[in-house]
Amino acid sequence: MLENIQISVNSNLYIKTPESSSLGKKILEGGVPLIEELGFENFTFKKLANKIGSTEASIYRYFESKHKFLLYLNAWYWAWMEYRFILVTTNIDEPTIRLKNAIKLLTEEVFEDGGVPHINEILLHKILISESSTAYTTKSVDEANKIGAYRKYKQLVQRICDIIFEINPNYKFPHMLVSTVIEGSHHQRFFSEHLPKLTDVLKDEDAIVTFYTQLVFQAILENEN
Amino acid sequence: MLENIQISVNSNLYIKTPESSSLGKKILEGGVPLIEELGFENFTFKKLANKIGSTEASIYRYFESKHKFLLYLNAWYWAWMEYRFILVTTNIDEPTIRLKNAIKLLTEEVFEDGGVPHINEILLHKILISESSTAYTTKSVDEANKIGAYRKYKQLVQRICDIIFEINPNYKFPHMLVSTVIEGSHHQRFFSEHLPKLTDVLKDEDAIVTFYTQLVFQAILENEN
DNA sequence: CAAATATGATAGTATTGCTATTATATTTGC
DNA sequence: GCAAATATAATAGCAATACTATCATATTTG
Repeated sequence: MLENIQISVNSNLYIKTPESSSLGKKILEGGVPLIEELGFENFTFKKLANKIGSTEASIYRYFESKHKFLLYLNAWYWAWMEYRFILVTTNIDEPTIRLKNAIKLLTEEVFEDGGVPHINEILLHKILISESSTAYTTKSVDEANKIGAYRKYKQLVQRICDIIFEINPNYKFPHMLVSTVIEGSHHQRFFSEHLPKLTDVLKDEDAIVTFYTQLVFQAILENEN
Repeated sequence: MLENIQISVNSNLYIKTPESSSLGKKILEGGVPLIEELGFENFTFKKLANKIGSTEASIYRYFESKHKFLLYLNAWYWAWMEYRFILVTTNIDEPTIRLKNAIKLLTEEVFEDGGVPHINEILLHKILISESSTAYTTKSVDEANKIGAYRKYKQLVQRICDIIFEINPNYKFPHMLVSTVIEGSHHQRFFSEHLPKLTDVLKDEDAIVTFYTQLVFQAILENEN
C-alpha cells in the first residue's frame, strides 16, 4: 500500500540521504532493530557497522552523529504519521470522526510493518515510545529545533488543533491537549510494559485508545463557553 | 517550615547516605545545580568532584554510578512531593478540594527553596522536568524498578487515585489519568520553554495548572455511569 | 591514644564518539 | 570502454567517559 511513497525528511538531519545507496539502506535496516534491541544509549555506530558489515567511518558519512541519527528517525516517524493522518482524515466531512480517527492513529500500537522499504515501522514505533524523550530531553533541543528537527511533529499537532477548532473554536488549550495525548500515550505504553502500577491497561480492549479518546472529547465538548 | 524534616530515600539507591557527612552534603549541594546547568548527559562525577574540591573516587563511595545518583534525586523528589501532598490534603473533608490541591501541587512550578537543607528544590524540580524521562527511559528500568527506585512515585499516584475513587468509584482509568497529568505537566513546562508551539501557555495565569485541573475534573465527573 | 573509618592522590582500563588518512572499489560521463 | 569522480573499507588515533584499584593521609570514635 505504501510501497511507492517516499517519506521525506529534513535534509539538515543527514549528510547524505540514506535512501540513496545500498549502504544507506543497510544503515536504516540494521539501525532501527539495533537501537530497539540495545536502547539508544547502548547503541553505537561501531556495533551497527559490525552488524551490517561496514565500518564506523562509513556510517559517519551519512550521519554526522549518533544523536542526529535519532533525530532523523524521529523526523521520519512523524513524516510517516502525517502521511497516515491524511489517509484517515481525507474525505471525511464530520470533524468529530476525523478527530476520532486521528486520536486512534496517535495512540494505538503499530502492528504491521506496512511495507515501507528499509524501515521497520513496528520497531521504530517502539523506539519512539521508549526513547522519544531522549530526542528532545537534552540541552541540545534548542539547536535541533532551530534546524527544523521537530517541524513535522509540530505540523501534525497543528493539523489536529485545526480539527478541534472546527468542533469547538472556543476551546482554550488545543495544543496542550494534543501534545498531552501524544506524549501521554507513549508513556502509557511504556508503563504498561515496565511500570504497570501507573496504568489501568486491560487485556481485551485497547484501554489507551479509549482513555485518550474520552479525555479529548470530554475536554473540548464540555467547554462550549 | 521543613527544616526539621528528613526526607528518607530507598537505601538501595546509595552506598552511603549523603545526608550523613559533610562530603555527602556537598555532593547534593553541588550536584543538583551542576546537573541542572550541564544536563545529565554532560554531567560527570569528575566535574562535580572538581567543583566541590573532592575527587571522583570519593564520590563513588556514596553513589555506585551516575545513573544511581539520578535515581536517588528522583526518589528524593517524590518523597518530598509526598510529604507536601500530605500538607495540602490533611484535614480537608471534601475530596474534590483535596484533589484540586493535589493537582495544583503536581503541576505548578516550584518557586521557593523551601528550606530543605542541602537540596535546592527549585533546581531539582527543573532537573525532573527535563531529565525525568532519562530516569526511566532506559533499558535498566526493570532493574531499577525491582530495587524500588520508583516506589514513592507509584505510592503518590495511588494516593491520588484513592481520592478519585472517593469522588467517583466508577471511573475506569484513574492511574492513567494521574500519570498523564504528572508526566504531561512536566512536558508542558519543558515545551513552554523550548517548543512553545506545542503549548498554549499564557503570560498571566498558570495555564498548565488550569488545563490539567479542568481535564481531570471533566474526566471523572462526566463518567458517572 | 590506638583503631577504625573517611577522604585524597594518583593511576589505570575498556569503551565511546568522533576525525583523519590512505587505499581500493564502484559508478558515471563521455 | 576508459578516465575521472565518488563511495566505501581499513586502519589509526584522540580526548573524554565511567568506572576500579591502590595506597597514603586525615579525621573520628571508643
